[in-house]
Amino acid sequence: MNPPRAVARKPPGRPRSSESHQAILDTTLDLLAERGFTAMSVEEVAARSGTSKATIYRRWPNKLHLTVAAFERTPPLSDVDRGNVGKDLETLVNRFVELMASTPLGKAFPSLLGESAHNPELTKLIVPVFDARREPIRNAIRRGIARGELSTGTDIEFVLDAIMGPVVMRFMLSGAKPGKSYIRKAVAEAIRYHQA
Amino acid sequence: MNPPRAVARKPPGRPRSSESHQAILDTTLDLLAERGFTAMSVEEVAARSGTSKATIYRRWPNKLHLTVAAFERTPPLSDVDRGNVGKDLETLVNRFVELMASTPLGKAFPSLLGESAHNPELTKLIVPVFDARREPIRNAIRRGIARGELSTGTDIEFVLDAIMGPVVMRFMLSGAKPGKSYIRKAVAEAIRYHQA
Amino acid sequence: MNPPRAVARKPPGRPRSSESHQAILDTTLDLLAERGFTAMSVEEVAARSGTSKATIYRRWPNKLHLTVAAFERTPPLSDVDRGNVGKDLETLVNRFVELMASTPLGKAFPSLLGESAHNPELTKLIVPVFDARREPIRNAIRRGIARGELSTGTDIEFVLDAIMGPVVMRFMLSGAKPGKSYIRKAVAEAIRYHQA
Amino acid sequence: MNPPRAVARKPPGRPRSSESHQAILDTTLDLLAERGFTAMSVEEVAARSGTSKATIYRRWPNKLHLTVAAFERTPPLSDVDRGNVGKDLETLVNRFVELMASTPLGKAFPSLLGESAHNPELTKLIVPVFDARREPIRNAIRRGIARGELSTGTDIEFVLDAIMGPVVMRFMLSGAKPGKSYIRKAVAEAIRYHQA
DNA sequence: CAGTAATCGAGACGGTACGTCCCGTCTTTAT
DNA sequence: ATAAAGACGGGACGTACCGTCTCGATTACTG
Repeated sequence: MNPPRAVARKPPGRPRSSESHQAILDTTLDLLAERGFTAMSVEEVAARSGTSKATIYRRWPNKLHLTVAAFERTPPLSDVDRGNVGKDLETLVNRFVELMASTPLGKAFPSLLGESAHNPELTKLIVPVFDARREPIRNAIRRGIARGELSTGTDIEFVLDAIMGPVVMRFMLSGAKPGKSYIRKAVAEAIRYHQA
Repeated sequence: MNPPRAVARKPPGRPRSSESHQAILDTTLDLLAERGFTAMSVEEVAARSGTSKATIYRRWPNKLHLTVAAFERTPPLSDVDRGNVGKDLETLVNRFVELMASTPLGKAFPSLLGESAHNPELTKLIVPVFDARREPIRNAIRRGIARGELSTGTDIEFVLDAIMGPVVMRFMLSGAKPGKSYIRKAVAEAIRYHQA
Repeated sequence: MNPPRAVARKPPGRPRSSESHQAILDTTLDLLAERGFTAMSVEEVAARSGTSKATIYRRWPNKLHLTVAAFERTPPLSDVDRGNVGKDLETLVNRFVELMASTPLGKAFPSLLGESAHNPELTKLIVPVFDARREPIRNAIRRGIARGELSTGTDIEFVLDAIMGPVVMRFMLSGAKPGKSYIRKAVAEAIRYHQA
Repeated sequence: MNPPRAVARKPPGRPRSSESHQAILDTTLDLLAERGFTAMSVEEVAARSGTSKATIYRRWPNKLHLTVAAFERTPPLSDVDRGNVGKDLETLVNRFVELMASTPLGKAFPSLLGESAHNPELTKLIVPVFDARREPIRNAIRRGIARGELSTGTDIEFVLDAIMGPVVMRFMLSGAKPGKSYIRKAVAEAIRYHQA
């Protein structure tokens, strides 16, 4: 009749402050966008968030992990389903681009990607985070197949790359968000061949 | 009575050593690939190239410019023309990917791209360098149009993005070079719609 | 109708653990001797004594007071009276030196003295503690005067300094205990002039 | 006809700045006296001396060595020879005490002595420095023997201890300089037994 | 014998200094 | 004038403690 023994009991000691936690991550994301990974300093994160270096380093082993954790908090895309693959994808990609341009994500992502080229550990951390952000687009493609708009044999990952590759590349190289017509074209091109 | 003014007069004093120049850039590229922009230090470049910091800073104003200068030395693609757009593009992209994987370019490029997100000055420096490396691909598309393999209205830049976007993105996210079949698919997809 | 006011009423709540108290002070003295005041950490005292920082700071306001409290627990000299000033003093000083060499006192004392040079508060705390440890020597001198071995006008404090000064100084500078012959000489010299 | 090859040629590179060197040591000694070893910070030394932490740590491996180096710069006693051991010693000890009280030496010395109790390496560094400061007193004793004021068999080191022990001990325990009459007594007592 | 209250251990908190490393500049002698 | 060598001021890194605080759990006494 005892309640099922919880898998993880509350650990002893003073619990970590979630206010500090939030403040640190928010500040990190802001500074990351403002200055980039290299120019951002953990010292400034501590000062600006009203916490301390000790509190930061208790949670994350170094600047890189802190940055990834902050990056994870960037808002995700929500699913869009208006019954038409093309329209849905276009809307999603526009929103994604908007997100990149208007939140720290746009500047933080290239910074992290650059670091990850020499740091397999970081790659492992960052890829799932980025991948999760593309999930709603993947879903839209899946629904397109389910509805019969796209052929059954459609390679979902490839279509995803065909849409996101050009868009992200252009964003990263120019620093500016690709226009709506560019996005429309990218989506159209990517799905045209697979349309039933 | 003076000799006719030369277009470029030889400056007085000891001339700059071109051996040092080469050694510095080679070492920079190696270290950039080994460690990435952030972890690479100018001090180590000087030590490993057998030169000195003063010699480096006399030539380039800072670490960033040094890095870009080194990056510029990565070998370019040479044109490929076997009379078939698809084959040519496939060959070129395979060579490009091979270059990324086997030279420092593959690791240096994401590093620089990451820095450039917060540094417009770097963006201006790096974009033409990267763009030049895609020129042979652009040429192949142009020849395809000239030969009538692709329609006259083909948007060259867009086709370029459609091919390179997925390939580069995949390379940067995974760190591994995309397979030949992936490249074949990417090229096929990018040009299919424009084929006459 | 209240019960007669007790001199010290027992306070409510859980009483302080005297085991912890002892363990903390013992550990402090050990660590003080092992590492010195600066290198010793309250955190380690807590860990090694099986208590916690809160328990320590509830009893002593800071590291300095804790240290002094621990220092106070060093064993005192006991009086020696065999009827001969010279013999008594020699015995006492030998025991004192033995105490310095074999207990944490020898290493803790210089540490505290060093801190006290810049901390008048600590000086006030530490001087009586050290002074108390010299009391049996003072007593032996007093008895010498009472017995007529030393002249009536003997300046007790000065004789004390004349014996202890060289011995302690030598101990502190060398880190090793002065030999028995050195001590014999110091005692002889200090009292010779005052002998009746 | 070449000049004899110097044992140590001038090393390559920019020579270390002696201005910085001086400024660092002066500032260290000031801060050491003001705050003591523990409370003094290398960061503040750098700031106040107008130099940088790097410049300090290039010269000394850590705070302790820096402190000892600063300590070495305390002014030495100069010899005093007016033809009378007693008078000479009295003058010297008075000057020594004056030096302790009016320069950082008085507060720096206990601090270092305290640290050295747990640090044999520091002991080795500090003992010769302190010993050198007692050399003029040793000289005065030697001259007293030479002049026949003190007996030939006088143990110089012991007389030195008998004078300095009480004086230094009293200074360190009280923090105040011993009075002139105390010094006169200490000197008289120390040499009386050895007077010819 | 339940309620109250101060203790306990654990460990997080903001803060400060440590010693290290690198940046971009400067100063020296040698070519 | 350039080269190698290496010191310079500046500033961030990640670590270690200080003295304070906040938890849940314990241990007495009080009503």
